[in-house]
Amino acid sequence: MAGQPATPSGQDRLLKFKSLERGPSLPQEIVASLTGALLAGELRPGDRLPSEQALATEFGVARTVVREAISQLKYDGIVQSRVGVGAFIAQPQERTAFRISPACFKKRKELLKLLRLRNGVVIEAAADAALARSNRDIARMEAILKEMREAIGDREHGAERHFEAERQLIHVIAKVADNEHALNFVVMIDSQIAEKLRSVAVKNTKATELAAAAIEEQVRLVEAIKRGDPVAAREKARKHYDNAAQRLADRADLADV
Amino acid sequence: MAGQPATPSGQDRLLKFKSLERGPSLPQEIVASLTGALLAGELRPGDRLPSEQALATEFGVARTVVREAISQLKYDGIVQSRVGVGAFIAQPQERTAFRISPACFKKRKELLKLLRLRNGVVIEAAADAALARSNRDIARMEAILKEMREAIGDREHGAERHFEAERQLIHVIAKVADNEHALNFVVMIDSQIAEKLRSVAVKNTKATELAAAAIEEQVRLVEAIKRGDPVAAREKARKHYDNAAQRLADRADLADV
DNA sequence: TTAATCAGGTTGTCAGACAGCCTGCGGGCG
DNA sequence: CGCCCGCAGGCTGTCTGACAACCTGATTAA
Repeated sequence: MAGQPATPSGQDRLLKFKSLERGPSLPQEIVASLTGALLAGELRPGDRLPSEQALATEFGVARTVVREAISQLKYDGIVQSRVGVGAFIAQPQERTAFRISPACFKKRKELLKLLRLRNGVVIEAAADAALARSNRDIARMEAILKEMREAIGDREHGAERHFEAERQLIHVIAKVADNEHALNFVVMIDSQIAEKLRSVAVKNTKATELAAAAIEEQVRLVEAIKRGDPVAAREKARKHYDNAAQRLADRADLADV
Repeated sequence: MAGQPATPSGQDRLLKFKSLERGPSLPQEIVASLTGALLAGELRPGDRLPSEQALATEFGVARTVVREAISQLKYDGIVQSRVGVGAFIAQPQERTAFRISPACFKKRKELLKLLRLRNGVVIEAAADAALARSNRDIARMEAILKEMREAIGDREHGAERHFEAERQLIHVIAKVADNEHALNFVVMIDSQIAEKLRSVAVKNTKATELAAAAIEEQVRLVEAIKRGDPVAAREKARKHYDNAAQRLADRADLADV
């Protein structure tokens, strides 16, 4: 039976967690199914998972596939397993990783929350950057601002360029703040947002008057960093990034839940 | 050969990445070895990993073990694989998860950066909490403050109780701010720190005068939240958590790198 | 020279096996 | 009757071998 079609015979029977439709890899789908059950409250901390064998049968896959899925969940501290006993859903405070569920990009409210999380980090990073900036850093930031201004005139790719420049500025700020953890975090969240919402964000900046206002906000922010004024940097950063988040969330065509 | 001792015959030969000593699970060790190579710059974005077979031979394990390790790295977006081609180190902006390396708890500077990252989130959460708090929330926070005060008198477990109460307050603030992402994030970081540094932190609060000052800072924070004053909440939160981070990092017996 | 073909390597999945560990049950002993 | 020991069964962790689908690069044919 090796190499049989991965959508096996018994697939139309009722599955406990969720059916697999083929597309992404099988372990991935099982992870999604299990985390879904967790989110839905069908699986709660302390619960024991079915045995790997049972899950394999239920999902209609080989045990190795189930093991890969569970190994990913273990890596995040979502489940813990004990030899000879079984695998258990861990307590929330046992988690060792932070990751963004795709659901964040479905609802306007969720997206806003995600952006507010990111903003908290960026705002403090801006203050740190104001204390640690070098002339070279300032030059780099001003080059980014210049790129933004030039982008306004570019009718074709202007919005795209503006969008990228805004991201660049955030990354530079996090880098200047000299905090790799913050940098990693911001880059991670920002990339995910960019990937899922690039088109919306670009449409967003098409409104030139919005872009001009956004640039002005960022100019003030860079000025504060240049002055070495952490209090002002925080204030300007909060002003800009809160506005930007609001603008993006307002525009994003998401469910209003 | 099934079930043979997992430290196989050829294990004393030179390994490219790092030798396995047995202890944690084999996939875990391989993940550590690979991420170590990544950190050390021996593996860079775009590089191709050796084939699963080759890695299995090199590490002296079965291919399934290597697959589990790689599947974890794929889950984090650190590695991407293409059927028939191989597995590649992804670009940093492709990461989909944020996790804390154990190295953070080795160096004072790293720990401080981690705390500053957390603080950014907590500070903004405090402001949000000031806008969203209910009477019930306030009552909960004040109960926590009361617990802190009482803990001061407890010579035996006082420090421990104080430590837990401080964590509680952070979690409540994040919860009241009504931002699950921020809550998840803060809980994750905080639990990791608590796990690794509990003893140091407890010793830290043993100095009663420090604890009293810390409580006073947190009283002011809760008052600001109670007043519904986000600006003050931010300010008080920053004051307390920056101080707390500094105190902890100063005390923690870490390398001064 | 260019296009078709093929061989080898690689990932993804499947199947079966065994060691070591743990739990719970039942029987024997005090 | 109660307690302890031992055993059977189930579970995870690891190993082995196999095959399908796929891609790359070289060889061959037109």
